[in-house]
Amino acid sequence: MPELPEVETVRRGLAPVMEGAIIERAEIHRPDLRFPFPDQFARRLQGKTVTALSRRAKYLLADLDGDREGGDVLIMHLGMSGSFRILEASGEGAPGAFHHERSRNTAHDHAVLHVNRNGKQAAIIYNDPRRFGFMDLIDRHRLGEDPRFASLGLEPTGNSLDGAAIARLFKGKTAPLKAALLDQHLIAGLGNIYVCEALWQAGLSPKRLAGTIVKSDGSASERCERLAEAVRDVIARAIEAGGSTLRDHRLTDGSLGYFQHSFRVYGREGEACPHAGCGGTIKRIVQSGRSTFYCPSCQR
DNA sequence: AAGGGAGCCTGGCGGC
DNA sequence: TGCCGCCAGGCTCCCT
Repeated sequence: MPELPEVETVRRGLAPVMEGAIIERAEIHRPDLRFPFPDQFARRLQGKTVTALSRRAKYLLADLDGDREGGDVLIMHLGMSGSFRILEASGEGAPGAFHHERSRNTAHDHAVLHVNRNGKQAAIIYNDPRRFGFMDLIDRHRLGEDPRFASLGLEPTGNSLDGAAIARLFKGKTAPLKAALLDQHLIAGLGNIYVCEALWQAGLSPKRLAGTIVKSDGSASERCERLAEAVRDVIARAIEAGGSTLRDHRLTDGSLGYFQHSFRVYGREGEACPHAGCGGTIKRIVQSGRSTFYCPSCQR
């Protein structure tokens, strides 16, 4: 599923059952996803308490308590098709008795965390057909030096992403705006959909070279301001909507996000540009191997 | 050294 | 109906 808004939605869904919960048992059904599960994965999780569940870019981070100061962090990435669902133990019956799941594809359930929070049991199940996702376990103190996180760019949430930041990041860049916005080392968390949407909202062509929206003295142009504003707005609205649901991906409680109904260009090749009075037609092109949807008439 | 393309996987869809 | 090619929300590696 997952760009930043979807991952944030997953985090919010998992937090109530995970934060403060003890992991009574963990199981994996295969040795690897995109990468091998770390050594002793299940054993290292067993008995640990999740002290906090946070997100950085498209990564979910579960802080675990530990014998030594700090403890480990469970890193989870959903790749292209990863999802979590929560099975809560039924009130009646023996402890650990779970509601029967309606028919559903469990063939790609690759990892399960059996948790207990204040006496309430739940199973947190990770499903990932394409297995582009992964999990890892590292010492919390080493998170900052970890290559996956050390070079990660700005979060597009909050106020840090403004015109000046865009100008600083894009100055001199000869990659197209589409590629620059997808680059996790510059801004972290955007993916194919939200980049298309933000560029449309900002009225900027995905093909325009990133450096060309920066003033020659390196300061922010009006285009930088517009882009920063559009990115923040699209991401904020998508989070509010519970992310986007494509295909049959579900949120942790089985419900659907609904931001996909707000797509203005993504997946809308051949349709009229929704900008009032534009009159253009949405076009699909391929940039660095990925689909780009945009309006050639109002995105310049 | 930055930027482009291939590759990693499975599943769903449209076309023939 | 069946098969085939194409496409998919990410990221890393390798090549230029």
